[in-house]
Amino acid sequence: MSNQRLSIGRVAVQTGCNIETIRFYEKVRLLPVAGRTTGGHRIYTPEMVQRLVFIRRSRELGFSMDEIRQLLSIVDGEQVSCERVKHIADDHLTDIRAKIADLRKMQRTLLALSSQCSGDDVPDCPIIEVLQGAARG
Amino acid sequence: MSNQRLSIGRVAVQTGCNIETIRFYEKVRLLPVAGRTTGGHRIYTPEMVQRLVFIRRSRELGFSMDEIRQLLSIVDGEQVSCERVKHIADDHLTDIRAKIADLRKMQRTLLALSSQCSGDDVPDCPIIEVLQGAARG
DNA sequence: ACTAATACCTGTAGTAACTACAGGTTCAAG
DNA sequence: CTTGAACCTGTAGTTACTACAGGTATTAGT
Repeated sequence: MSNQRLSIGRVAVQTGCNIETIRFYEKVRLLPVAGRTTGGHRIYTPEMVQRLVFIRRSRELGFSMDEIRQLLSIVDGEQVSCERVKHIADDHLTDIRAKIADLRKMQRTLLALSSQCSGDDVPDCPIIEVLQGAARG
Repeated sequence: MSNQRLSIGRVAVQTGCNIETIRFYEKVRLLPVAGRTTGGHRIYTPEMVQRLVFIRRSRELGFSMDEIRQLLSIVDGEQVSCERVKHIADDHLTDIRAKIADLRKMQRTLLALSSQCSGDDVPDCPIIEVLQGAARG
């Protein structure tokens, strides 16, 4: 099945990545260097496309390029270690939880401030006052 | 009260910003160009320190530099418009909500995957399978 | 007054994960 | 065989900083 040869443009459409991103992933070695036509255009096999899908899905789950590199090295290895994969995923979940907590804290503070703010075109604004150093609410 | 003159190092300690960040804010015009000693060292007035605190608090609430610039221009204007401030804050709240929603979606998916993953040192890993394109579970 | 340590200066480059060109070449269709 | 779309490389821009390198100013102590 590997004899299908796709141009970068078709791969971009198939995967939903854009062309620059595909070239970028090659440059930073998330993707192997693609084959070429005699004229120098990249050609992709279905395996490459699958690898790109893997990268894209991982990004959608918020994995960093570095984490993806680790996941790919596991996939590329002799055998997949569920243990190591789970470890990366669980670390990432911890990060996500921390980010959500930070955002919720911001959200609570801002909601409190915004609710105190009349929104009229008046000079005194509780939001500004807090930012300028008044006691926290 | 403006005759206190602080070095950048003292300002950094007082505000919890680091020195490079303070210089960076000057460079990108969030802070006005600071006064100088004859030797060229920056000197800060309490007003400058307050402005820096404003910036730092805004950053802690997740406002972008661009949003902070808008907030500062309101503060610097003839009169503070509560309406405009509330608008910026409410837009920012919308962003925060969207980010939280994205993160929660990632979290749900990853939790589902991770719970299916034994974590043993076995070759088959449901996380990898999903990333590689298997049907979602 | 002199010295040494510390603080400060400018300017550049690096981070993450792309995106957006500019200026040129190749491919595919008619 | 021509034209237009697709592709190529390489560089610079984005956000919000941080981390130097290599040099100068200030301050504390004697």
